[in-house]
Amino acid sequence: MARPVRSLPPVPVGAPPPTLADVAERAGVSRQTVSNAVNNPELLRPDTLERVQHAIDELGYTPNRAARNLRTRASHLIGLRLTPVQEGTANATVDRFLHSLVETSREAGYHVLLFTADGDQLLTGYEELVRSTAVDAFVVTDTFLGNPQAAWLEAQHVPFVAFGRPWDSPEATHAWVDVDGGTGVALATEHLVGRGHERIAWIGWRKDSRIGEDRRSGWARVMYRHGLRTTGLACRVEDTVGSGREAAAALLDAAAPTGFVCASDTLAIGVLHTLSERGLVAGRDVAVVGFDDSQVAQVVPPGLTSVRQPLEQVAVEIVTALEGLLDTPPVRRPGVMLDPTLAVRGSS
Amino acid sequence: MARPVRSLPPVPVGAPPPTLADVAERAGVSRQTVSNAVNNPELLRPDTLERVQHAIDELGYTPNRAARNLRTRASHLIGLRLTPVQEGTANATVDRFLHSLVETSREAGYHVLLFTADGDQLLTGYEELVRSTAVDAFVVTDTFLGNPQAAWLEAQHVPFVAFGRPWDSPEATHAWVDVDGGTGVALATEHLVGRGHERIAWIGWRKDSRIGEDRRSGWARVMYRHGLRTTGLACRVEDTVGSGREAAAALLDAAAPTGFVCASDTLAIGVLHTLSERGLVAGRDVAVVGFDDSQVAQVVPPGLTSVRQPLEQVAVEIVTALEGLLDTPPVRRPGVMLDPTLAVRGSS
DNA sequence: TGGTGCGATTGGAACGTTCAAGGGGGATCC
DNA sequence: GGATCCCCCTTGAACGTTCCAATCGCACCA
Repeated sequence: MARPVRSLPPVPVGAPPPTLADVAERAGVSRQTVSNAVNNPELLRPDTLERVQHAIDELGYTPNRAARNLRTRASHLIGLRLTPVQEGTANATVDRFLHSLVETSREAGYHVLLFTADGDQLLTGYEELVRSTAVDAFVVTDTFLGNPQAAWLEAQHVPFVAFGRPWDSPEATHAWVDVDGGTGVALATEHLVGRGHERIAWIGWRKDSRIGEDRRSGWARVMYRHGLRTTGLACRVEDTVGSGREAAAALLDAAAPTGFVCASDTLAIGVLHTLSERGLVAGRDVAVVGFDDSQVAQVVPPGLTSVRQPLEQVAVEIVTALEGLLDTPPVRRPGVMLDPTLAVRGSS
Repeated sequence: MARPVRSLPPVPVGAPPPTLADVAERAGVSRQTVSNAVNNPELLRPDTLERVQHAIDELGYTPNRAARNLRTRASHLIGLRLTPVQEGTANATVDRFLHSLVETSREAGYHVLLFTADGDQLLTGYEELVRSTAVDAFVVTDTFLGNPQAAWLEAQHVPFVAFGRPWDSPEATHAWVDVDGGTGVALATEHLVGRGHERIAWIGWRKDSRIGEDRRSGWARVMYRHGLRTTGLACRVEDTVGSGREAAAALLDAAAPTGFVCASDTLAIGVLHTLSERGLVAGRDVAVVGFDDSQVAQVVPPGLTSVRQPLEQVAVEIVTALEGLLDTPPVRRPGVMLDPTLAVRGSS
């Protein structure tokens, strides 16, 4: 049963808020007993506990975080670096992930602190926060760059969990959670094969993107399994709408694919552009599948089929790993891999 | 000149981080002098300052936030409640605003703390954070509901700045920043008039939405100014893609408008759906303008013209107001109203 | 009756910082 | 030469909590 909403606090305006000592005096016990009532109620005799609880409610007492943080050397905050916004793309994972993370963190007794840091200041930004005990740990999201931060944080013994596996350093031992993009794309490709498509093209990212290559492997695997041709049906470009548009045009001219599987919704939108330019209708003449299930995919006519990452579950796993990390002694968890799903819409 | 990236901290793993006292001893001064070196350098003699700075750099000292917060009764954190995600809409202001806010706050020495709270727990969520000195102030974003929170926070003397004017309580004296939606829509309508359109339809929100009615007034004003008919050209619906689609279909049948101005990108996308269903081409046969300049507007073919809120500037104004509020004595600012711009794309 | 053990509670100290007040020393003035 | 001032720096205390060791009260047992 949830505690009812606390009645109006009896604290007069401007007066200092009540402290442990105030509650202790009112309840006729010591400071420490009040502290125990809040943090380890099972240590108190039931009648004492009730007396203290009563005093707490009467005074409207709330523990002072700063004092608690100072004494316990913890902030109960999780740091998350906000990566720069990219306008003109369809990337929408941040928003959904952020909500899930904040929600899950709250249930674990943590809040999320946002910060920004770029270029030279990148690592300094992390360092400053952890050194000043502003945060207990970090969630690192942009591991696709070859995670220099992850390696550095690990070397500095800064607690963190990565969203994204350590692509370039299989020897890394830090905690991470990731989504199996290859499986997601395989799901998408199977979906198109199931609809009778045989010439299915892949539009992905540059070859040095590990994530891009991983997703591509899902397409290649399924094509191979069904004995379908892949040569001339794949290309790798920048992650922009324009690149997707051009790639689609080139592929249509060269190989006349009837379906496109893309490494991102941004690229898939590019394909839609080309289709509408040529008077082709997505979902009727040509099938298109994107990746990330962004808002764009959800609303663009006729609806873009897209691979959806289980971000809510990712957040749960990340927070679980964080809790383990911050336990004493720390509980190290291996990496966690989750499977995406396919959101089917009109474009296929 | 930016300080160079600090060299590897000399703190051995597991050792407690250096404190003011450590720095003081090394520099041969007192604790307070080190504190002054950090917070009020102008109080020190130049040579002393340099000596202390040197010791700080050598030890890799970073002030402990918890201790500072405890002593100064401030957290240097700004609380922001994350409003629930709405899937299937094109609302994208949160993301852009969040980035701007975090960035601007950082420059002012603040970090942003995210939290969630719903229903019964809504006010309790705010209260708990401020009572426990977890945050110094709040940014309140969802004032469109008739801001019960704003009134409550003001009554509680909790420092906050609202993004959104106090629609229902003109007597409110709290700080706020808002964007003039009516002017934005007027801009959009003028744009269509300038392109020769005469039958311009409005698709807005339900009449009880103050924001919706404000935006609508911009359309009505411009239509009236140019002596254009408005009867039969307006409708009010829910903010969903489906509603926009149906509204557009009904309006096309009844009044054959050649242009649509919408209260949101979500509704405008709905219009695009109807157009493509009827074989009409947006931007050629019918012009469409949305509101919010979301990612969707930016990438959907052929590009959706949209009213763009100056969120970066909003963040700056909000942080400025917050700084004033947290000054001693507090500096109260009146409300600030900003003008949006129009991002013109292929749909018009 | 006095020792033992155990659960419940207490009091002092500490976390690292800043505030408020005080002190040393040189320059200036009478 | 001493009073006065000001600049620069130091000292002790305080912020509100939790850790740690100690104490109290009580039941149990010899």
